[in-house]
Amino acid sequence: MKNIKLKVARAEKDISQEELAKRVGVTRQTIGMIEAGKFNPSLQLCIAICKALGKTLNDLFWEENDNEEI
Amino acid sequence: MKNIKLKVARAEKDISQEELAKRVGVTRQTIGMIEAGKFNPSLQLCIAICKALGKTLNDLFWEENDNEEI
DNA sequence: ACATTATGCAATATATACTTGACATTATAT
DNA sequence: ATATAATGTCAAGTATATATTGCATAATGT
Repeated sequence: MKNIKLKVARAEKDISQEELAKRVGVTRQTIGMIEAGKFNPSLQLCIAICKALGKTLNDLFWEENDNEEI
Repeated sequence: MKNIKLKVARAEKDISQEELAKRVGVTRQTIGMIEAGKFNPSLQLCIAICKALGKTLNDLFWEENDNEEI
């Protein structure tokens, strides 16, 4: 599914996909596809993105949905 | 680097690498290499491991080290 | 209206996660 | 001493993340 949290975190920092891509060492397309939910990034890339945006893995990549008690 | 937190979380649940591997749908070798720090798992695999062990991404895969102020 | 920046979306190519199968080591149990 | 379970590791194969290039479009600025 789409990663809205990432898109929002990037908007908060006011940086483009291209700028974020440069900072974490991947291409613009890779960032675009992660935001679009088109694939499954590696852990190290997720960590690099989090650090670039001042967030944690749970902030950007953890869904609290189906593993919570009601 | 080695993922000691994962090894500990697995020990707390008292399940083998093989049992965890079966629950998350990968092979025993994959779990072994993640614990040994030999590679860079995908996000979806990390999430599956966390759910199988009742932990979050930050619990098992986030290092607070170099992004902290002194 | 035109230029520029940001984003979306393909096709093909390459690097690497992950599998499979096999063998070795360690620990525990009988 | 022997059997079994858990783990480490290696080589070869397959699947997929990521790169590269290119084109299209929307938004913003001049």
